[in-house]
Amino acid sequence: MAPLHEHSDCPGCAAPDLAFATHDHAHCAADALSRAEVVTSAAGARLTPVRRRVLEILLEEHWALGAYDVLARLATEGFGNQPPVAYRALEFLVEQGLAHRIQRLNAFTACTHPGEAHAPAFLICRSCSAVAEAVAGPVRAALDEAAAQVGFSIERSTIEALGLCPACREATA
Amino acid sequence: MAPLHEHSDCPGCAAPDLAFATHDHAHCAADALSRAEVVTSAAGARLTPVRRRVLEILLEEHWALGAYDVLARLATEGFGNQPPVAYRALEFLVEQGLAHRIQRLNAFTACTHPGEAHAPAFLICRSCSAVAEAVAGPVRAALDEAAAQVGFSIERSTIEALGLCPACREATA
DNA sequence: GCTTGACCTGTTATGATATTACATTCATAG
DNA sequence: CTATGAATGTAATATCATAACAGGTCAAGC
Ligand SMILES: [Zn+2]
Ligand SMILES: [Zn+2]
Ligand SMILES: [Zn+2]
Ligand SMILES: [Zn+2]
Repeated sequence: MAPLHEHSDCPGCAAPDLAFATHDHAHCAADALSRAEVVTSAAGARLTPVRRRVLEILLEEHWALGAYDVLARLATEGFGNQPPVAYRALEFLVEQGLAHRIQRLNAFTACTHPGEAHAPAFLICRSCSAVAEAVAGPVRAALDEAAAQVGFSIERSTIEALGLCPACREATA
Repeated sequence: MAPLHEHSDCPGCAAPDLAFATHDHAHCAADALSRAEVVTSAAGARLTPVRRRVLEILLEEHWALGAYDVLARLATEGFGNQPPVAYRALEFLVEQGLAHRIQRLNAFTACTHPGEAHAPAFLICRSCSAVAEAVAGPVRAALDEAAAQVGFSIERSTIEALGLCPACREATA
């Protein structure tokens, strides 16, 4: 399947540090949403109103939202106001690879490059709360190697780093 | 400072896959406890009865215990039975590097090589629940490299993998 | 030996996160 | 249409974590 548009046309769109760089975020979010349509229909899944709305909410900013934050937004918009409403939609998005759970924050963030297979690593700024998906290939390879040495087979991995993003680092210095 | 004993004398004592291998666990636990005494006194901290007991409880098995599991044990032994009792002791042990928090499990596990500086990676068996500390140097290096590429400075990292340990993998096959 | 102050422990109360169970609605295939 | 499975809504509850304060322990300094 062809990409939805030429990424060479939108510098930064596929950059690994997208969340930390100034960029055309309206485009970034719209693109993620279109990709989500493709991904879900290709999987025979349904991007229903709640699910779509939750994804839109996550896509508003490059940071992570707690399930109850999402729920509060949904509730004011006429959707259900009980926890399972948010948790179920979030679980769906995670399963489809459209969102990720950040374990350290007990929160969720929209995937910045859905549709592309990836075992992500996250960089979390403790100052501005931005969350970026880093290039995780080499990290994951090193982890696989360490696991293989002791005969352990990895099925899922959690790789998260807390620290300062370039902008906040600059501001602090 | 000299090590408490010669590790060359106890094969497996410092092995990275300690938790997945059959080993002299009584020795393993006793060793960790002695090291804990050294580490805390060197830091000018006090390994009080509750703290020591919590560490002993964590050292009983190579898996992770929730704060409330630890609390239940403490309560039957005459210590306080309210959550802060367990959380405070666990927090102390984590600060001293004597225990680690496993984010995926909301649980805690005793450190298998306290006193040695290390940014750990954990291998968690989804079948038998064993938790091992893997050799994390190369993984951490790859993560640092990925972060550096986008100007992010890492302060703390969480590296955890879920999968099957050698024994459970064998059993399943 | 007393006082003082830092640290540790215990307890109450509450907050934050997550799931189970069941009723209802909706989309779609036959 | 109607049967079927998927999705949603809701109530109730389970699980994980912290704030705030009171009392106790202990060692340094007078
Ligand atoms: Zn963006
Ligand atoms: Zn920042
Ligand atoms: Zn052991
Ligand atoms: Zn196992």
